[in-house]
Amino acid sequence: MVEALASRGHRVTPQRLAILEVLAKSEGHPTANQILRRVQRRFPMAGKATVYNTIRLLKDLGQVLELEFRDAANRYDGNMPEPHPHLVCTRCGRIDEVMSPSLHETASRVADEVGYELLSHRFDVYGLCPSCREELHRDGDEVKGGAVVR
Amino acid sequence: MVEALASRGHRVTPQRLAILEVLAKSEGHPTANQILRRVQRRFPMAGKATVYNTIRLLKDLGQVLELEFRDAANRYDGNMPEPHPHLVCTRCGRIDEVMSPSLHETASRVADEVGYELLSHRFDVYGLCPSCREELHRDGDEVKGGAVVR
DNA sequence: GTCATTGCAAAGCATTTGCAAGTCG
DNA sequence: CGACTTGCAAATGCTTTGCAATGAC
Repeated sequence: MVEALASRGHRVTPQRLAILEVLAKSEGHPTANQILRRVQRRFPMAGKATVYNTIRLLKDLGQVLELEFRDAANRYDGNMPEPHPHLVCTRCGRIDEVMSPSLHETASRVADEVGYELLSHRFDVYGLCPSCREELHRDGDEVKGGAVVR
Repeated sequence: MVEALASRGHRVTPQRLAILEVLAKSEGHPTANQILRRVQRRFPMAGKATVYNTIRLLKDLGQVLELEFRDAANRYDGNMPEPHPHLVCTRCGRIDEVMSPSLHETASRVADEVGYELLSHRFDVYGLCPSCREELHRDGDEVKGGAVVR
């Protein structure tokens, strides 16, 4: 990742290094704010613009996958930059992921069908994660039919 | 659609009727603003809050599919409320769609795999629509490698 | 007549931008 | 040194919210 920056003539500043580390070590899919807070543990003066700048840079270099959400902060994945299915819990916001070698092929087929030149794709599955399912069952039945997808 | 409203005790106001019509007649996938402007052709005083309120209502009733975008306005589909693949042109914003009976099944399988209870899903393919492909080819070669997915 | 709905304006929020000060190469 | 980066603050743009006035049932 550092190489991807340096080899294209981008400076490797301490702040950028910190951001790279957070992205590389994150198990989940951190938001820009979460990244900022972790970076600030080492660089208390770090500003959000720097985080956003660096993320955009990495995105453009294909080193980071961005998951956009309108009503929540975007989430970033630095471990699997190639598009893959994500499971998003509509109750707690947790995000899981799965492999799917055939997804790209499917996207490619869909694009061909309508004459598009494929650039990227995204497959999100919204639902209740295992923990939330359990909680809802424990809390009673009146909730059962009320789940709302937003 | 009108039934879906009335039968659940929601009032059928003239403004709502106008919004329903726009959604039902739209070929493409209008934004909230486009809906507002068309509604204002008949109700010049209509406010955006009304459009957003009505859209949310229809969304919750399962009559409208919402496509969220962070860096662009959300788009709405009143003709095929069931999730289906969308093709989004990264250059001009045009949106096309295709059928895919197997998509729901795929989502279901992915959800099961990780223990999620499936609620909804979304499959977007980003690329260059036929018109934009042609334009780019006409304009010369220097653009070829420069397409950026945002 | 009531209460959901409307329309206007103001608020919210993640992200972007402007710009002076700082620093990597 | 010079150009790229940083960090702060202000701006953006879509969507939501507050609230008095209105009108559907």
